[in-house]
Amino acid sequence: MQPPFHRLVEFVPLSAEEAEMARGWLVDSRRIARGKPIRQEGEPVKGVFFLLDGWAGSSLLLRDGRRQIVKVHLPGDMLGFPSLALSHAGETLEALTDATICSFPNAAIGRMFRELPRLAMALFLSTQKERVALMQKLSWVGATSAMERLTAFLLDLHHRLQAAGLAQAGCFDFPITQQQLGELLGMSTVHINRTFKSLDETGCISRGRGRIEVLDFAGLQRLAASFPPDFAGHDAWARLDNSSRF
Amino acid sequence: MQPPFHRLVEFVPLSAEEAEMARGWLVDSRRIARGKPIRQEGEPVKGVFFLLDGWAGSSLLLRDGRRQIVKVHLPGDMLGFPSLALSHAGETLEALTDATICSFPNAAIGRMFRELPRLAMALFLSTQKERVALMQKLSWVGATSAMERLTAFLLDLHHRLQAAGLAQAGCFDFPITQQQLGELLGMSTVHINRTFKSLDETGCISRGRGRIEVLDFAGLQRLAASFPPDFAGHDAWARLDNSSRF
DNA sequence: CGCTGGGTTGAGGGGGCTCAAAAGTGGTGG
DNA sequence: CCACCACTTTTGAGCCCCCTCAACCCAGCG
Repeated sequence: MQPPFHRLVEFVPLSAEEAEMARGWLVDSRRIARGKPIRQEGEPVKGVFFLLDGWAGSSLLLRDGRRQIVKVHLPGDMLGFPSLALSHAGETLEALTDATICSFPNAAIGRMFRELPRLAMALFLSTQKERVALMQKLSWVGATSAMERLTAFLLDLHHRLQAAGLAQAGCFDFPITQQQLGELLGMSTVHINRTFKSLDETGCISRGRGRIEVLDFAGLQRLAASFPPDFAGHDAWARLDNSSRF
Repeated sequence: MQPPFHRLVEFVPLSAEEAEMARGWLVDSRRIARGKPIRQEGEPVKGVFFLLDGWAGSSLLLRDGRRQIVKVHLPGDMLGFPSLALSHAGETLEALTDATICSFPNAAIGRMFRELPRLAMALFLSTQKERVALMQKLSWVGATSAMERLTAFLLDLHHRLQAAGLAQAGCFDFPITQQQLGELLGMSTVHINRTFKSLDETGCISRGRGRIEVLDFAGLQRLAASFPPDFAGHDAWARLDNSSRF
């Protein structure tokens, strides 16, 4: 299988040497069972992770045990970058399905910045894009209703799954529980269920045993409150690479 | 006045050459009046900004006009980095008070990655820390009550103001309106007001014409739901710089 | 077949919203 | 110095979205 580099080459086309290097990272991968932690909040930060297969989630814990899932990660995503600036992880990484990851030690990041600036820049831009996505998520949770949140999430998810080649004709696996969905969107399990049911009844989507099919994209988009999120940035490197003076 | 580089040198001590370079960026600064936009959502991304003085906010707009303020920026913060991966800005930057900024064109970023990898790394880590802060904010908005959100925000704000040298003995300027606070924390103006009043009545803080004084830190912390956010990462560069093999 | 995790549904209550208006506050010009 | 204005803060009343608690159902599995 082709390793899922679509997130990495999005901004900077990889040279032969860089591609070689990137493939070298994947040598030792690790399987994680569904529900098992990859790295817990508070553990020392020894590196970051690359999700090769399966879904993962990053989450924060509150004092009283409530939990906020911050992001659902799909194959090709990098996990754990935010904690790179911390000595001990600020987020819990957890496999939402059986998953395959490989690790990427701290020192490799430093070395990349010194020796492969183009690749470092690609990674940098990729994490900035994550930040935009996170900002959008915050705006869903902070300023929209349950139905708007759910539809916005489904549209975004479909978009990302498609980019990873994991959705065909609006149809994709949906392996997370409604409880997890609640923790992700900041609502109770019960209300997730009701909202999901009522969305189902609009005819815009159809649900069935761990899969979802989008039947009416335009309808979904009308239900969501946020703009279509995409000001694509594929020319980012070109804009940043021109050698004008400081 | 010493330029506010505290956010930059947090991870990587600047060499003489780098410090020189950094000072060079500040040559042409621009004043922005309170309430005026620095860059609107959708405008072409020509660079990022460095906030020298005053408060700024970054926000997202929804279709129906609702707005989510994603972050309040203080002197020393970098603005607009998330949009660097996009051709057109995904966030609106706006002066919350009269502010002074200076600009930092795209090409300068590219050049920094090629020629000053240590500085690039410092910036990279700094933006990752922003991401952690954003994740924490999401967890406030998604999983906590109005009172918890407000107190968590005030504690975080005080922490950051202190780092910038803008708070003494728990006392600091607080120049934003309750409407803006509502858009920031995902609640209505009216409910911000009631919550603020009731917080005032606990005796933990005291408010007065654009200033706030924290009277009881322990009490505030008890009211907030999140852990003290800090796994400081000042040794980040050391962890990333050691020259072990890939 | 019983057990367990997840999905579904009902009833009731409360936190936060909307609408509306009054009471500061500061800025501006006469 | 005062009158007026726009903006902000404060307060009240009513209601609704979403939460909690509590069943019940369903499918998969040992």
